[in-house]
Amino acid sequence: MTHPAPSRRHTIADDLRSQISTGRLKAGERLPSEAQLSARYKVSTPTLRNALALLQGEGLVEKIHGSGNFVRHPLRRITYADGGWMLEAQSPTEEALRVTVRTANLQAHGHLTVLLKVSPRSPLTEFLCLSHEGRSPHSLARIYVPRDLTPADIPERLLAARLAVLSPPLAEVQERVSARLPTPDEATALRISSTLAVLSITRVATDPTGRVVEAALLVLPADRADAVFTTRYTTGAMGAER
Amino acid sequence: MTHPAPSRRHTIADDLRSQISTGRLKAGERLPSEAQLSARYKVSTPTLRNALALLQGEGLVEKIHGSGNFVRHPLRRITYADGGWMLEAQSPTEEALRVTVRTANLQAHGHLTVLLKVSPRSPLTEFLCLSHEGRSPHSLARIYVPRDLTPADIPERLLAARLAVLSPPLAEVQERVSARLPTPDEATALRISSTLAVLSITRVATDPTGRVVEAALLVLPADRADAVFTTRYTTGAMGAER
DNA sequence: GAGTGGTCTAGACCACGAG
DNA sequence: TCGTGGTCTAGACCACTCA
Repeated sequence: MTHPAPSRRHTIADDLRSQISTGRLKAGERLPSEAQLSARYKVSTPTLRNALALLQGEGLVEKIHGSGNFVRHPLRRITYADGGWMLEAQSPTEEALRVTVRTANLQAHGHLTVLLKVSPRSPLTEFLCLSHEGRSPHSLARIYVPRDLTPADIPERLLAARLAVLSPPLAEVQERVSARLPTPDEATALRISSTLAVLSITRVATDPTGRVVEAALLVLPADRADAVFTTRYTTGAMGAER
Repeated sequence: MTHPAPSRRHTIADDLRSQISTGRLKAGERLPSEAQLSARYKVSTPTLRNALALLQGEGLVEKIHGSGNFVRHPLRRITYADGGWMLEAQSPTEEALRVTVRTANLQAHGHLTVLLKVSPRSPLTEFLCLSHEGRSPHSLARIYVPRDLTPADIPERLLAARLAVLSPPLAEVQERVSARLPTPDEATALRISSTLAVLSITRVATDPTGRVVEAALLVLPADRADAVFTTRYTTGAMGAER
């Protein structure tokens, strides 16, 4: 056992964590101020803040500058599956996903030219989608479509059920998943700490002619998100469909 | 622009980052000690360490306790695709993936009973795989198979080419991807900081009778890993294969 | 044992949020 | 304005690595 050292911050984090899980601290409740906590645990401010940082990383606590540390509401996990969202164990009081879409026209550049396999400066439409579940931000999506494929109006329920199911039949969808720290913009948009990782999904859809009809850059807070991919093998031994 | 504040640690991190990207600091090279750096930048130790923490999070710097901070070798990205590993842009001096496998017998409990859909205490075989690329740890896998399905000897190249392709034809493979902080054990095994997120992939394979024949828990350092999933739509409009 | 990073202290001062 | 968190300082002491 290489237990590196039950450092003080871990001891404190463990204590607070158990207070949260046993309900002594309830969801939405404000913790005592950092000054009070550091007094109670007899540690210095930085140490106490490190303890809280651990809990933030686990998604148990949300810091709000100027007003305090709060116990987060039990996180309904987001599941990204097969191109759409699912909310886990939908509660009876199912809160709708509000989606804000901002549309913009721009020209392909940099990364986008590669993803969409278009030449630089070719016209694209960007859909910038921010979805909320109740009050809390939920996910962020930037969807790029070649201008000439852009329907006159799809917006609104782009994310609601399933992402941008576009006109031409699709031949292939590739999803690349990685984890990284959010950019400052993403962190503020999703209201997460910039030290909490995000799941980043890059989704590229190709039509039967090989043309890329859509590239979507999705960002989900790591503490709330899963992505699920299912492969079914239909034909005989080992005949993979993907 | 909501530039929160070009705090000192960011200024320092920016400076070091540019020294790395311009080659003034070369891969593998040791940085000056933290004491020297904090003197050079005229900041206190914690501040300097915070700056280094940023670079660690970006995978640019590796700390080794007791010996220093090192510029990481340009990270060959690991791609997990369709149940196997791929190394990106294999260099001519392709370093083999060494895989260490440790086999153990145990009884199902907790999470495993759910994943494998077996009853508690039913016998399982565990393969604990740690793969290295050259000297540096690369990925960690825990693979669980019902005892009666365990081949007498598969080990060794379990991960090498493709994960555990087992005897019975598979009907379905489900992969659940999420990001989280590593457990202390994982952090030391992968030699990453415990503040650097990992991609966690849970892979469940089912045979045509609906029996779960394998559950694999994979852990990959987020700064080096991607997971790619491709869906091909073979039949007419929208007929998804997954 | 010399040198390195790891953790912590006990403050100071600034920036934000709400009344 | 006042209380909150955000950042930083200038040390101290411990733990690890390597010669």
